[in-house]
Amino acid sequence: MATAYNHKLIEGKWRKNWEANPINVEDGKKPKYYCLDMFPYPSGNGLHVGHWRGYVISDVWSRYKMMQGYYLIHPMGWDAFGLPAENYAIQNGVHPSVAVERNVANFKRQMNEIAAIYDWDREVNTTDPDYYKWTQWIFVKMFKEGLAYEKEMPINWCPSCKTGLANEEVVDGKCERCHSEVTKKNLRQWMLKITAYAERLLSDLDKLDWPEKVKKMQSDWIGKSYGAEVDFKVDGMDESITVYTTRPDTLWGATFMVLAPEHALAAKLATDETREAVEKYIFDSSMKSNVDRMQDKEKTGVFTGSYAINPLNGKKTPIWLADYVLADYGTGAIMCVPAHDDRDFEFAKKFDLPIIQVIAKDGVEIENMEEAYTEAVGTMINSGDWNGMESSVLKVEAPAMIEKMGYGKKTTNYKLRDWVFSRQRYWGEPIPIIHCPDCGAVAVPEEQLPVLLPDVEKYEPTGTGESPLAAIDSWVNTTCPCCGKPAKRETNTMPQWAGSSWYFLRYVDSKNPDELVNKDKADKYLPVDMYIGGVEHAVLHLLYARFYTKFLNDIGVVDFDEPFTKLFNQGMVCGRDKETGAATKMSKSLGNIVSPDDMVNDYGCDSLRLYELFIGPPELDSIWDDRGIDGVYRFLTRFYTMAVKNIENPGAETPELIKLRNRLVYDITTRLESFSLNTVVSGFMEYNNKFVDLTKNGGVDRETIKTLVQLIAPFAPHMGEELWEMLGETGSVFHASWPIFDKAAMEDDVITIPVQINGKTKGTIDIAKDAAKDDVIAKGKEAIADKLEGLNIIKEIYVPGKIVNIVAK
RNA sequence: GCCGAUGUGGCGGAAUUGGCAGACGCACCAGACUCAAAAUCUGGCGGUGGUGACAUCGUACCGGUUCGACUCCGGUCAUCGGCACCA
Repeated sequence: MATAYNHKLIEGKWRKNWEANPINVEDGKKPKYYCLDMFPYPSGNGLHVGHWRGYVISDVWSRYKMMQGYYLIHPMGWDAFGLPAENYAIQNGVHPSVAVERNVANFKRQMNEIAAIYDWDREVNTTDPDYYKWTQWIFVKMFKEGLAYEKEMPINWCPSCKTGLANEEVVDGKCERCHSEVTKKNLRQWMLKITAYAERLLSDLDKLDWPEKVKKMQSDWIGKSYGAEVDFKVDGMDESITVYTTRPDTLWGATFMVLAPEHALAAKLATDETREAVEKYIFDSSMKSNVDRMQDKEKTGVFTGSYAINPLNGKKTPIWLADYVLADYGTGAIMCVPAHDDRDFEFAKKFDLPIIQVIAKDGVEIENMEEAYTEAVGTMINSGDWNGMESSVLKVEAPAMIEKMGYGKKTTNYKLRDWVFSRQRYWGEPIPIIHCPDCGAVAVPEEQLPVLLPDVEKYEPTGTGESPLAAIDSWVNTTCPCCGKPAKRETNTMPQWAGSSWYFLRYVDSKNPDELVNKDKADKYLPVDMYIGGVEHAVLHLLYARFYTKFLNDIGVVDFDEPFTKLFNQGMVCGRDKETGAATKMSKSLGNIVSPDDMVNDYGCDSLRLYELFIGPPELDSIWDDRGIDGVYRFLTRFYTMAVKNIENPGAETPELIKLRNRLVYDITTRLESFSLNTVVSGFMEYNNKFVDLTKNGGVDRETIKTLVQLIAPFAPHMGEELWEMLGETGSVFHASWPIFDKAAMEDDVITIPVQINGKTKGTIDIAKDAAKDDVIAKGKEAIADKLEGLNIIKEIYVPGKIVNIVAK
């Protein structure tokens, strides 16, 4: 006799069963499917319902793929280096690994509640020396290829905490922790030459099945532009200044030039009269943080006293310094065309510099210009030989023309900068470099990796801008691998992004002591077919991972150059602000974090899984509402009761049921394929209502129930297995193949269509699906005859199988 | 400022991509069962008018295309996200 749905009993039973008989096993014949979750930072707060959402989505997809006959790679691991564990260590004096270990245990416990098919044999942890050995190995390879280099450069510096800060740690120009004003400090940094891959990172976006939004963010970040470098001679000096411009068509309109204060010639251009002001400006700029520089919208600048000569017309133009010109983009110098550039216009207005229009908008020169005309559309004027040309054409042709004239060259530029790769922190991978007074920076030999992160007494930054590692003499002092003389270890550590830039490779061979990944395994299991995670990593992590993969491809470690074939970004689950009721990110400080633990206990894993999907379209943000889960719980209860009744007492397989079954498979499959997971759940509910009705009127046949159980299994796996067993089927439901549908079997012979007058529905008619147009229209008119009375029929429309519309007055 | 997304009942959201707007669910209301409550089941549930089968308005706003528009086009507003002096 059927018992009521008891989620605890059913879920407990199948959890044990899966443990004893794993369902995802490789048989050497099945093709692989690699479905990856972005691995989490194991924070002390544990998982909340927002994390669950992404993991449920990926598990549903994984189980679906499994039922389609794939061997699954569906691993999980820990991105465990990072500041929270370090700060915890500073406050409590315990090693960060202690907090990590505890948090990982809690995460694992919570993840087991999801019932996702994670293969824990593949587990990785970025803080494990066996793992970061290879993070360091990649760095050594990059160093040897010239892609990792040292550079003295200004970074954000907090004078109170006496430490360097990452950009993310600077909020409104102030230190996130102590709120003092952040300045700049020159520090030696390790850099990765990601710019060497700019073009490939940009053009290969085309071959990715990723959300357009993410591709656009990456392409904007890389920021390729086309233009020309133009050489201007400095009047009366044996120097020339090269500027970069994307608008060489406006070259005749250049009325001044501006250099970044950091430009190599900046001080040299000063005359006796201007020297004091110029030096002061350069000094002041150096004291300003990047943040201040970006926030000061009001333009500042100083005239150097020197002039540059426009190569096209020989005109002398004054050279200024201004911090709105960036030193590290293009050549650090620009030609200024105030008539056709907003910033130059503003600068010219402020310092009373001449404005010459060279593009006539609609063929007419603008009188009393109040803002720059920035579009490259119009006829060239005041431009010598170029007069009369179309700006849009000239813009494209000018770079080559200028190059031909010998005044410069055609070129492209990228906004992408090299990656500042060193951190003055403890809890990260030591950079495997040894500094020798004679040999310079030398890589630690590969056979000596990993360079272990040593224990320290204090985790705090030292105050000199060095990491706490610098205080351990016994660790720092070593010998040069090249010449054997005394040398010192690099004490900077890597950023958190290092370990996460390649972890997806390690999963397929996570315990290999000799190689980053075995070549055969890489060929067999990689790349990742589906990558699921939040959109917050759209640029940084995903760009770094692509860069690493391309590099590892270049040195022959892997055979592919893009790591993630398909990407899906799930929306964030928001909580409500307790006072305003507005949707906000779930956070500890707002006290609106919803933990899944109680929900699993009260409603069960299957209910929570369904609710996570039902809450809204998976790609959009949604607001968590505890009450809604009652609805899916009621559905599962009704579904279970309905299924059990029909298993015990099946109905006959009627034509109606065959039709319904085929439609069910069609609806669920197409919705699942298009990732419309919220409508999959509502679809199950809708069909279930029909089946509940049918159960009271003759019952549902066994084949239909069986199909239903297979379909629901990826979503509610415990329920799926339980009913599968009740059906008397052997083995796991996940080894049964995904049901298929027959489109012909779905169609009705008689269909109901609306009849409209002037586009407004006035009634419906039942017609044969292949009925002739005239018959349908006649029948339609008959059905609404009373409403057509007194009207003149102008036109009669029948869209086969869809609608009848009578146009009448 | 630039780029992108979104805007549908009290709420979360559907709409086969131009064809019956509001599926499915939450909340709410009424009824059944119960001594009673919970659970469960049945029915109702966009606004306005009418006792009523019905009429009429309605998908942020204004306009357009179409026999027909939540859907397409032009413009406006609001909310959210990304970039932000990249020459």
